[in-house]
Order: sequence, then structure tokens, then C-alpha cells
Amino acid sequence: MEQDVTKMIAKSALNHKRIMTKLLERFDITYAQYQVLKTVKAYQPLTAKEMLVYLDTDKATLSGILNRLEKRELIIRAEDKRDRRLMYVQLSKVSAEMLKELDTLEKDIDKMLIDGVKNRELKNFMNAFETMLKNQQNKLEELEEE
Amino acid sequence: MEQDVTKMIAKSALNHKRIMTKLLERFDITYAQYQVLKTVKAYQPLTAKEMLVYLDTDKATLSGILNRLEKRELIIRAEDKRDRRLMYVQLSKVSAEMLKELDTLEKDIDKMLIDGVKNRELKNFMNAFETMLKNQQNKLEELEEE
DNA sequence: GGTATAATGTTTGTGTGCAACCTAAATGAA
DNA sequence: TTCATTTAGGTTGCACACAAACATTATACC
Repeated sequence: MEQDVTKMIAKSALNHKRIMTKLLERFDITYAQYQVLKTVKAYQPLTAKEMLVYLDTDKATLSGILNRLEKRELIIRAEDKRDRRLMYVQLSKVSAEMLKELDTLEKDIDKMLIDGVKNRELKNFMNAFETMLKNQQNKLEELEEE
Repeated sequence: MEQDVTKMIAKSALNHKRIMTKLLERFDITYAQYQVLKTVKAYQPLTAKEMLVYLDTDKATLSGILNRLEKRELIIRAEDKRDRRLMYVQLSKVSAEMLKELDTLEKDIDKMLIDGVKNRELKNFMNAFETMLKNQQNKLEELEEE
């Protein structure tokens, strides 16, 4: 039964990624690129380092994604004159428009997910999930310290 | 609130992958390789096509993983004499031993996950999750048909 | 000021994930 | 038998995940 929980989580994460990827096809961007663009929209202008806080990914990965987004003119990079290590990122006009549309689409997907789940059930679900997430965090911290 | 569910799912799937990756470091195999080995153990000898049913991955991905596992002598590939397209896969002695140990480790992780969640809560959790998984499957099917 | 150290970001290498294409072998219809 | 079609599987190309090494620039300490 415990293994089932693990499998369900993995399966639904994969499902969600596949659904979003399908929706994003028409905009010709990947799921990872979409997540980056959303973060830029929410906090722009911001540096790569700041993005890492929100994105739960690696700086090397992010660097590549930003390169591709810049090449396609979906983001604009500008360096800080005070600290020349910093690169401030913001949306282009094209991507800003794109994201408006995508915001609606994604909200629909999020609602679809919990369709048929009663409010009280959902509360319980999230409570249990919080506990599990904490368990995982603890285990991860334990593993980090060797 | 709906977005939170989506985020929780993504986060916990990532957490689990990271925990397992950490545990597998000492055996010098990746999480994907471990999943393949587990499948081989459960159904060996079996063909690549059969594995795909259990693994929810792509044949191109699987092909690469099998190559690396074979190179490291963790699996053995043998062709069928009746149908020379088929490659039957089984564990080597080394990986069979390795998997015994890993089985225990993984079970502990699965138990750790639900620590502090009452039995009734867990039942509800899984019920709600089943509903969500079905919602996703429906959406995916809807998207496949264009 | 000069030098060690830290911070920001990029590059490189390996392993997935996945679509699209390719090969060889089996199958089936004419 | 012959030839088109299907099937199992491998290969290629691109994007991401992530560790490790690297380059540049700031900062701290003397």
C-alpha cells in the first residue's frame, strides 16, 4: 500500500507534465521553459540566482533554458552596471502576451485535476500530503548531512 | 488552492527521486536504472517490449539504459532463436544481490513517507488521488484525439 | 592598495525523456 | 512464392537534470 502512494505521486506528476507539454506544443515552448517564463513574469526584473529560489532546479539547467529563450526573443537579458556578474531578466512583448493566454489554460488544468473531489476530502488530502512532504524533507536533510 | 495540489505533487515526486538517487549513489546506479532492474527482477526473462508495459517510459530511453546496464554487466541480453527480433533480458549475479539489499532500503523509504498519517487519512488520501489520476487520464485521452 | 575568498553565472560531460527516423525480421494477403 | 505491412528494437537529435570544473567580478581582510 505504501508503494502505491509513491507510484501514484510519480504517475500524476508525469501525467501533469505530459498534459502541459501537449498544451504548450501550440506555443512551441517546453514545460521547463514555461515554468521559467512564469517565474520571470511574477518577479521581473530578476536575476538567475533569484529564479533558482522559486524554481527548484539547477543553475546549469537554468542557464541553458535562458539561452534558448533569449535566442527566440522570449526574454530580454540586461546586465547590471553596478555588479557586472548579474544579469537581469524580463519578458519580451511576445512572451508577455503568450503568458496571458497560458495562464487561463493552466488554471483550467488545475481545476480539472480536482474535479469530483469534495472540498472536505481535498482538505484532508492536502493535510496528509503536507505531512508526507515534511517526512521527505526530513529524510533529505538527514541524507545531506551524510 | 488547486495550484497548490499540482505543486505538491510535483514537489513530492522530485523529493522521492532525490532521496532514491542519494541512496543509489553507493551502488553507483541511477534511479531510472534501478527501476529497470526492478522490473527485470520481477518478470525475468522478458523482452524490452514487455518492460515498456510496466515502466511507463519510451523505448528509446529504455534502449540506452539497457546498453549501459549491459556494459556494466548488471543485465544479460540473449536473443530468441525462434524470433530473432526479440532480446530476452535477465539479471546478472551481481545485480541480483544488489537488488536484495535495495529492496529493503526502498521499503523503508515508502514507509517513511506515510509516517504520521493515520490509516483512515491514508485511505481518503488514496481515494482522492484515484479520482485525480482518472481526471488526468481522461484529459490525456482527450488531448491525444487532437 | 593587494591578495585571498566568496558570489554569480557559464561550460562540459553523462544520463535521461521523447519524437522521428531507420533496420531487420516476422506476418499476411494476393 | 512474392511483396506490402507490421513488429521489435535501435539510432539520432534536441531539451533537460545535475555534478563538477571554470571564468569573472565583488568583497573582506591585512
